[in-house]
Amino acid sequence: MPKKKRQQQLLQIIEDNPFVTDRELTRQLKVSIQTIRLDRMELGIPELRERMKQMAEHSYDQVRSLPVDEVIGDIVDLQLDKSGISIFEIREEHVFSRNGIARGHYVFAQANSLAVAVIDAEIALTASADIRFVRMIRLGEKCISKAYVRSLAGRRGKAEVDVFTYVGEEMVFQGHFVVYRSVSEEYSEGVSRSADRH
Amino acid sequence: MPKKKRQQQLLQIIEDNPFVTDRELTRQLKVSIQTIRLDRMELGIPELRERMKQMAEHSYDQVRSLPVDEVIGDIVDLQLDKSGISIFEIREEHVFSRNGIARGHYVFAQANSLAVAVIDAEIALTASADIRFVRMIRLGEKCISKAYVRSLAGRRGKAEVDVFTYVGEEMVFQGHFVVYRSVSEEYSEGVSRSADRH
DNA sequence: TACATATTAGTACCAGGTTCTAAATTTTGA
DNA sequence: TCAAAATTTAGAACCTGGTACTAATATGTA
Repeated sequence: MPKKKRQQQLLQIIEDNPFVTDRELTRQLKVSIQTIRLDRMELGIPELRERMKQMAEHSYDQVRSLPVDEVIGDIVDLQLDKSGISIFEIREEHVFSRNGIARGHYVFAQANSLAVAVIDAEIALTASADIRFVRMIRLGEKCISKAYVRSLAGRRGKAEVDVFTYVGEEMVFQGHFVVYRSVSEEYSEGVSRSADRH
Repeated sequence: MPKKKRQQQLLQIIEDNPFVTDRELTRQLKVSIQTIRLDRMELGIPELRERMKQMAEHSYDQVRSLPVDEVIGDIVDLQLDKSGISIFEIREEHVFSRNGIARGHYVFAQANSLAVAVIDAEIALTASADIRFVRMIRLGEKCISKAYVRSLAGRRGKAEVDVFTYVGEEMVFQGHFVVYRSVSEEYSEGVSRSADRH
């Protein structure tokens, strides 16, 4: 078997089982352990322990950053009860591996998070939404959402927010959200239960 | 410092930094490395490498189950172009840690996934949706979504699907979805681009 | 004081490597 | 066809972050 092909196989084996030792690789590829190690060197694949360490650190980072993740997208501009802008880049974890197209609920989540953030209230909850996926969004595209508060019914009650999401000049998503604003006391009662807290 | 207190501290240190070595622990706790190791023994804390391995395996399991996760919820019944039922249990990772209430986009995703799955077509894409969060959903609740196909415009074009999500007898979410059904050729053209692939 | 508990020290050993030198084998180019 | 180059294999020394075990030395405490 040529060197290139072996290295491709090695890459594949490690990809679908990163917990494999060099010793196990020698058995699968029928070459010496030194060859395995030279191959790993050339391919820039770290040793088993380093791979596990990186995975552990990665997952630890994710766990740590989860609370931050409660709002999808970075809010870069916010004028309470008026408008807001958030940026969200479509990464690997947001797309279908099959075709690299963004999962709808991430696009929805960015808009939803922004619609709620823009409302100046102790508690804001999405009550309903009317949304449209104008075109599909691909891996790596940077989504810029702009929210505009259209109406406010007093200090409590319904607020209406329109959100438009763009990739460059192109609009890719639009949504009309009805958001309840309330103070904590109302929280366990009728009205504010009809909602989705953010 | 008494032994018990030291062991409590050791537990704490490792909890908020699982990547600490025994050597680093000796510096922080001012005892010999043997004492650290005896303490770890008594507390049942594995060595650094074992801790990292466990974290890596845990996160890998999660990554592995991601493709399955492309459809949110388990589809338990499906009559193509007619109706479908899916079950989705709200777990830790689906709620806001702050208050244990399900994030809206998971609830949306279950309904969306089902609405698309119920359509008998090579490619089905959500074009738009009109949704309502009837009441908030809490950690541990089991969401049962029922989808009904309301109209079908020929073998291609729009289909309308209504989805109702229940927790027990209570309706918690409802949505009206417009889904495009198409074959691959149309995929890169006008109509089918206005959508969100599932 | 004697006994128990806790702590420290030290040695041998392990997995799963890296790093380095060197030999053997295979491939390739002229 | 034959030598140079590339590839593969072998082996020894060393590394980290430990475990396992024995033994000596505090430190209480009854």
